[in-house]
Amino acid sequence: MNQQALKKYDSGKYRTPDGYTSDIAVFTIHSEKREHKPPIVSMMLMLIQRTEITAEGTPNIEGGKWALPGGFVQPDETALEAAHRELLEETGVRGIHMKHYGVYDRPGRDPRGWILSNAHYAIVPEDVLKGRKASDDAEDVQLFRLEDLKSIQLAFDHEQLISDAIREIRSDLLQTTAAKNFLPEEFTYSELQAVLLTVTDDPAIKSEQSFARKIKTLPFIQEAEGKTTARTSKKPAKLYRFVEMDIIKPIYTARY
Amino acid sequence: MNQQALKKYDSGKYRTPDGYTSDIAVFTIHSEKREHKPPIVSMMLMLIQRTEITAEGTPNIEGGKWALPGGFVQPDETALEAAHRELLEETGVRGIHMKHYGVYDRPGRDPRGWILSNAHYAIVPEDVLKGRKASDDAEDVQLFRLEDLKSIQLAFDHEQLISDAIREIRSDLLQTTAAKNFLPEEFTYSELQAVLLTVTDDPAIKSEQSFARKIKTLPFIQEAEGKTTARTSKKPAKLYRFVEMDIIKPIYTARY
DNA sequence: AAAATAGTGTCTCTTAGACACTATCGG
DNA sequence: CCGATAGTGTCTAAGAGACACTATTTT
Repeated sequence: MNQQALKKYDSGKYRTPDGYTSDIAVFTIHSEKREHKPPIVSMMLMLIQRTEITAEGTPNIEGGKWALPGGFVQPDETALEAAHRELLEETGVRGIHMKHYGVYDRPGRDPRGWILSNAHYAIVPEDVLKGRKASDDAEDVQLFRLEDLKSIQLAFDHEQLISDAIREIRSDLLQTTAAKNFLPEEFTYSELQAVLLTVTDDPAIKSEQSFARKIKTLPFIQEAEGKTTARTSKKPAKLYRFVEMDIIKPIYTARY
Repeated sequence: MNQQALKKYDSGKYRTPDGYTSDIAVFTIHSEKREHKPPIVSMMLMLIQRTEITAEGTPNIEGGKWALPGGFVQPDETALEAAHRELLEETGVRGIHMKHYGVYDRPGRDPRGWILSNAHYAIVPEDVLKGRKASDDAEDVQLFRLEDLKSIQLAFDHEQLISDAIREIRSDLLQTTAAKNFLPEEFTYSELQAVLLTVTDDPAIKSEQSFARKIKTLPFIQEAEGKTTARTSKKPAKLYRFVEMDIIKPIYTARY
């Protein structure tokens, strides 16, 4: 009976979109080491510069402008799968944290027609971006400090996508255990603290001593018993791990 | 130059989706009054039952099963706008809280083809659903208590959409000021408490005295000076209002 | 010894949350 | 005056966050 219904379904009854795409905001944390000073830690976003000319030799849409990497979703995959595939194609990176954060479908957002975009953000440790390469459609691939994004020309509505991505990652870093994706499996309290300080200046997180104490009481962080590292200081430091759990901290019970 | 690029763009280069739809999980809170006892307050979800036969007299896809209201997005609107329009068409409700929470695009999720769905949830006060009516495609419209959803036949992948919606609204009620959409402009602490208790059993929220005290210290809630109501009890109770602001409460600084 | 990060001792102030109590009003 | 909801008084234990201090290692 569903079979009959199926035959009768007329897909021409409604206009259909001209394209279904996935875009990806790839974030990484860059740590700039300095002699005799603490490193400068900042969050960076990867962008690609669109070529002026396509592979076929014709002028490219929004050529020369910077954009989030992305591309068309294929009928046999989800937008999230497409995002993973495209990130792999664009940068050679696989198996990293990826999260959908928005749909962009405002009529007229893309001059090529009715084109829908699913926006994702990805978090990659800094070193995996070392081996990145420009692809066919990209003139150049580059990391930008978030503060520097204001001064560059962005394609389509990517200014909007990027500002939404930044808001989303900020909130996720502070309200979920997403920070683990910026860190090695086992990390010191100061490494976690450095990640969080890229998105907040909360005094409780800023104070070394408070944070060193607090980390031991958090139910979603576990001490790696007996293990230490000296990679962040001369004195060996304890290592911690994230424990998988989801956390809802009601705003109605917290302190202000 | 972008003009030339535009002409050259071949939209047939990629396969395009067969449909772009919006679905809406409409939640309301039902308060069942009882003689000499506190009311039973529970969260309800509105579903429609799909007709067995379409308007054209042919068997309907997934006929007889229950589903979220929704429909096709038109090229001149966003999915969010479509969700508002469809809710208005289905139920006569307008201007209410609506939030996108997910994209459903798994290949094969809809037997009619490559059909994408944007899922939204909406929050409506109970009384506006009074005037609801079944539309062309719907046999019946009904509110279900969340616990009762397990026992009914759901169309397409709506079981997934619904369980995601419940998780999303639960988290939003506790971590944002979304609860205001279930309440009148000005409300008593016990009314807010009743809403929150539909999604949590946190002792700090459950205890009347704790909650009555806590509400006065929350920066996003303001006392309506001098105003009281007797609608919830014999003794007149103070009224409160939500103040617009966005709140990020880091999990790293909270108490456990 | 100096420099740098890791981490603890201890104090003060605030808050959570429990328990007992009072307040207001309708029936 | 009973019952129901609203709201306060008061206590205790726990935590936040600040400051001063100690610990471990490299140069």
